[in-house]
Amino acid sequence: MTKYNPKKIEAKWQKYWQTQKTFLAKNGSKKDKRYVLAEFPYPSGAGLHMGHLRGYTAGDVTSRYLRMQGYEVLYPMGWDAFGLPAENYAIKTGVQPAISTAANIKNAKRQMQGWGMSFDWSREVNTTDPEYYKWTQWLFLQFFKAGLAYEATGLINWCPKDKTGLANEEVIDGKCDRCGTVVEKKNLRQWYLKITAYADKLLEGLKDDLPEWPEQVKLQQENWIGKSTGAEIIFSAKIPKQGITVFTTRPDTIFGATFLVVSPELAQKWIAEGWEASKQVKTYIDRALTKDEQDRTAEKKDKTGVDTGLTAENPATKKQIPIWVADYVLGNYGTGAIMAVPAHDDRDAEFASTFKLPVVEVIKDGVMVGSSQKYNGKRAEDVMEVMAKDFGKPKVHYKLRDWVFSRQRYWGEPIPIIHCEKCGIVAVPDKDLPVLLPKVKKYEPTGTGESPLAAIDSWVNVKCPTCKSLAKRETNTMPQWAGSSWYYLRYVDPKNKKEFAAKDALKYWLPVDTYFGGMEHTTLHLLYSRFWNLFLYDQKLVPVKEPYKKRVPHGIILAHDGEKMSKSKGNVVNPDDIISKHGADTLRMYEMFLGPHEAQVAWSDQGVIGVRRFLERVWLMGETVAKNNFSAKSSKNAEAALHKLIKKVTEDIENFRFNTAISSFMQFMNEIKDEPVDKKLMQTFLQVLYPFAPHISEELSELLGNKKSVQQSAWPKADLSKLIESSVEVVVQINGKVRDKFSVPAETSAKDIEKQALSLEKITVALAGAKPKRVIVIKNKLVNIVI
RNA sequence: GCCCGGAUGGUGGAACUGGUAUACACGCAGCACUUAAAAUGCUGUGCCGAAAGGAUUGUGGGUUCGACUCCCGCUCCGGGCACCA
Repeated sequence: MTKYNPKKIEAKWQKYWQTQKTFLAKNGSKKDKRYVLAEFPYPSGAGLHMGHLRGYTAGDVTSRYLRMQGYEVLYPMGWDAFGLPAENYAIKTGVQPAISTAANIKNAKRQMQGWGMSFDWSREVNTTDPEYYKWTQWLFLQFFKAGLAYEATGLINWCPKDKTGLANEEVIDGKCDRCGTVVEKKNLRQWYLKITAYADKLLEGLKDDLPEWPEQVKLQQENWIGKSTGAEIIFSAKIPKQGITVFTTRPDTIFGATFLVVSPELAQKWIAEGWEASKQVKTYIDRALTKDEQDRTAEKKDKTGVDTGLTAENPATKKQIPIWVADYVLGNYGTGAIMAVPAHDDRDAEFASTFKLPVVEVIKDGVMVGSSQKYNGKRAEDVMEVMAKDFGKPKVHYKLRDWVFSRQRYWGEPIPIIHCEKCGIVAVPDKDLPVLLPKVKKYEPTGTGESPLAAIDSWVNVKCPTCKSLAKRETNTMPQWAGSSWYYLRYVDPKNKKEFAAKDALKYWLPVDTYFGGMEHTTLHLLYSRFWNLFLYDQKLVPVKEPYKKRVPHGIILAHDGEKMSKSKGNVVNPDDIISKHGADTLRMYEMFLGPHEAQVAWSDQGVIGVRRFLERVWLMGETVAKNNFSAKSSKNAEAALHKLIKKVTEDIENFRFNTAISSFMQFMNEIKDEPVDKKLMQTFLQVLYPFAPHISEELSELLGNKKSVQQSAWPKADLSKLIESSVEVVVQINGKVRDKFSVPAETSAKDIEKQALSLEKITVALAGAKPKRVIVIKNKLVNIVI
């Protein structure tokens, strides 16, 4: 007998898979396809962590299983390598991002191979490779040509530490998603992608096209898009002459609109247009506009505002009502102005009570009152639409904002645009793509709102592709989300030089069947890539509307103390350490065993041991069976245990319940401990174990005399006839409480079961001669006696 | 504040469409092996109780022959959104 030596056998099989090209996915295969995807990582200097492993193992189990089910399976991997850490590292050390990134990729790839991931490495992509970002730039230009990429100056989120603009989605709790610094507002020229043009399509997709997505994920995207249906209503006024347009979701309350409130931003615009506001008003506006997000949040409880002295006419009551400025009205949502209905809106109520403004009730118990004859007495929800039309026009607004798509940093895809004084904004012609990211000496962000690229004259100054006169390159780069917005498309045809992917390859592989990833990307990457795909679908560049048929999110892995793993807390568990101690099969299985895939779970060093012990026992059994020369046949019990296992594991993989699959393996081992097991049964067991612990399965399968990889074999089918038991245990309850149990042949009639149950000694004693009120018998299961 | 999700032994967690609560694992205790320890194997292990027995799935109610599971109220925890009109 030899010792279970994971280090040795894992290296052996990893090499075998590589040289045998076991996991190569064929384009144009005659088989049915399955496209399994796990979010590709940012290759950081610290290496990959336990969280990465969780998603990749889930994808790996699924992929290996599906291959055995006879599918052509694509399970690819790559690198989302543009981003700030590499650049910040360059600032600190002077090492070029391209160089540190390459080193990090090498390390991450080493880790993944050590985990025994069945990726098709021939399709590896890297977002920082010019051959890749050439197409990121090309796709950007498709947005530009369709009018969906535009340049504008406006107030954007600005991270003062990273010195770059941020998209709305990247601001979490008023802080920068990357570094946690409080975000400021800055007025800057930026590139935007018009994701708002796809707000409705993104919503419709959630409703109609993604039945296999978790409700939670869909809901989160839905809330982020934030559709509100209502009306825009004009209140006529002397100042401003054009009147004031407000957006409301409750046009039915217009008779209760006793004043208007406008945002400081809008009021400032009026001043710019010639309104002579009082000193008090100007001071308030100035103060409000310089407050950062945090101040505004902090002051949320106490409403502030100031009377403009202006009035407007309520189109329903025809009364002149005052106009106030207050920062609880947002400049960037709706029209920047609201009609305040203090009787039916909490915020307006609070404002009205603070400033002693009139309150008029117009709905009582859902019925219209105090409005005009036409509406009074009717139910509010019934007149909503009519009133929207009577006083304004129906209108829809979204919380979703256009995607700020430019970053003032170095390590990203250059935006392929040229600014020409004569021709304006010109796209770089396809033949000049990619616009290569030049090497620079200094990576420091300028902080002025320009990227470090702006300092390289030789790169910035170009000829206009249209008129050939002197022009300048766009110096902003794309955000880190650009490359990942379409990477799943590139995997299907990663080496194509003529197009981002060939049509037939797209048609064969798309959509992604199962997409594993973190919950934290729901309103970032996951939303962005749906947007790109919907757009490309409209452009007839991709064959499917939605890119990901099924989304399987996983929870994060916490440290043993229940805290998030972080360097500063010193509670990080490095997968490399676990591998060198226990091997990949143990680590993989333990990660799957930790708990439900979507749940947050805490790592436990001691828990790993349980899986290691299990694999030691598998090893011992495998070796024993392999070296057993006389041919003992497996017992009936062992056969039954095996087929129960096949059934359970198959169901669990299909439903991503990996944790219960692992426990059923352990249960199986306990059940067959003292049973004779033959080679055939052992081999079938190894096939079922293979997706989870592929190395040990391959090694033992070879010991049993098999020449081919387990991956080549077909997934075993559960023989249900082996599971039928000849006798069953029946539970006897009195008033729902278990009192006794007895055994009967399966399928014994209800009458007989009842008779037997009532004659049990414990039962007759408990009944003490009393007649049962009622007896409920469930065949093959239980008897409940009601007294 | 609003919207989701959750609460089961010392710990991580099982429990199919309502039908034996605590599978599997960790930990712990005892035993075997060992000069000893580790490793391994075996046995036991939710709680109270010596036992018979009793109460028990955050909490209070309800439906039911029967509730971890369904319904209503409350408490706590996690996640998302947050003055979005």
